Amino acid sequence: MESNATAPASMNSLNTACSQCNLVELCLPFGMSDAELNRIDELVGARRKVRRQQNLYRAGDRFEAIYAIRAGSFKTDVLLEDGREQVTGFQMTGEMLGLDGISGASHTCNAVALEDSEVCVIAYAKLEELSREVESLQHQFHKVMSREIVRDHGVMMLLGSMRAEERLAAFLLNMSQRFTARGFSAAEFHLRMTREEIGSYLGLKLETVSRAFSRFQEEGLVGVQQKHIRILDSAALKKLIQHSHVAR
Amino acid sequence: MESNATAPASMNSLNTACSQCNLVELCLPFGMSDAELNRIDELVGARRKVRRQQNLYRAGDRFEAIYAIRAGSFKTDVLLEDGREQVTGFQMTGEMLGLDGISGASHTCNAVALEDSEVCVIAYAKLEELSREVESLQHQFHKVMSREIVRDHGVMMLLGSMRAEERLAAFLLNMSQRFTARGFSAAEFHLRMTREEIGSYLGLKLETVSRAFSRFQEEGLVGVQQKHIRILDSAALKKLIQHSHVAR
DNA sequence: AAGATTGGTTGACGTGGATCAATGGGGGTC
DNA sequence: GACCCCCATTGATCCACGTCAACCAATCTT
Repeated sequence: MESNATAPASMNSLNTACSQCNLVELCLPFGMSDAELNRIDELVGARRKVRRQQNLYRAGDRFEAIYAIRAGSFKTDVLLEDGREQVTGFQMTGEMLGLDGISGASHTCNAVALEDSEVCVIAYAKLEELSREVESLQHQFHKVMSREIVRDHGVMMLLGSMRAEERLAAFLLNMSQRFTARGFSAAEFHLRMTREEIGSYLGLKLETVSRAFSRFQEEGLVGVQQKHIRILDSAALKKLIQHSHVAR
Repeated sequence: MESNATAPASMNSLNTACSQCNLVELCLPFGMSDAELNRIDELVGARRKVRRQQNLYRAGDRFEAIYAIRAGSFKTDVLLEDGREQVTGFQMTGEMLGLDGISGASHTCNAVALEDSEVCVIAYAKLEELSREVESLQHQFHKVMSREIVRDHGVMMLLGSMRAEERLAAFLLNMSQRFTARGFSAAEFHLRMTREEIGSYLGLKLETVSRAFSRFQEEGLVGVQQKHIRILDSAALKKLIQHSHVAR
């Protein structure tokens, strides 16, 4: 499975260079000089493969590193004592995982791979050290954290004041936009998560998610075939979110 | 209104020294040497008073500074085009505002004072500069951002998988805990926000919030008199959150 | 390829919280 | 101190979504 057997260690460390990675502009968007990029190559100590359904980390695990997704996708969730799960986010290539851990000594949520995946391991101590020296890295890192806060506010808006179909529409448009940013089709994509996980994320039961999908299909807004989605009328989906008749 | 008229400028800048502020351990918790604290005094350029109902900043305002609350309290909210409001948080003394702005050029939410309040203005450029030099400040700042992310996940849990009474119980316990951290009574406090604002935060209508309060009162869990709250049985409130019969 | 397991769809019905509406109480203003 | 406006409470009714349940499709297992 791995090509490591044939590759010497030095080869491997060359592979982990951010400056050589085709995800740089997702991971560390714009504004880094070549000199800065070279410094940053020290950041990623190793890569780590995580198989589908396995945890990258769990709530309670000692916090030591954050992770950049190199391939694949993940969900993060928090669990209540009585077993209730809340999915707090879905992450795809180029996105960061583990920021929750910085606040304390350990992680506060679980990160689970939705498919066989690979992450870049960024030792947190190293990141703080380097970002004291490389201004653009510091700035970039702050932006990443802040963007996560803004994203969370959007989810609160979803959960707190939107109806089931609006939530699903917002979710689909968000996924579409993120696939686009990665060079995939905006109109056609494959969801890696189950209806139940979507439901948990959107604060709905899986049956409600399924029914909303069916209604969208009936109305010609999307084509749905299991996890394969085609956006047929994104304008209508956008409208759905904005002009809600309900004044909640 | 202001005592500025009688105080020379130097007096004023002395007042803004973090090292002299009795909120240091809330704002910049533990682990700073005196030398570090002295460097940090440069951080707060000015103070700003904000009257009840007035905005500290609005969504779309150019982002330049973050704010530490010196006195009073705030809410932050995001608005949808159709007028729907989602309160994303309530902030009290020692807590930070404006972190959402770092991700872009402008703020993404509104911050409104719930009572006459005062904030310390922290120029963001200055903060980045100083935190490159003062390691403990850098670390502290990262923790503050991460803590906000963790808090947001808690709110998602609330909104996504708890029932009305559980949400209110969680809200009350959270308020109680934060009042305690500020040296106030854990059992008796005054809410600065309306039922409608609580409802928006919790994803409920104001009537539902009011009814939940009444039910708690009937059952002897809390004493409610308008905005004045007495926690009578915090153990029961905690139980309510954990052992929910509903397996959502 | 048969069987088992997991995930998705659909229907019938129940309910928690929204909506609509009326009344009451505090706190601010003049 | 009288008025007003905002806020809170409470009741009656409605409905969006949850619950329970049956069935089907896809994928995995051997």
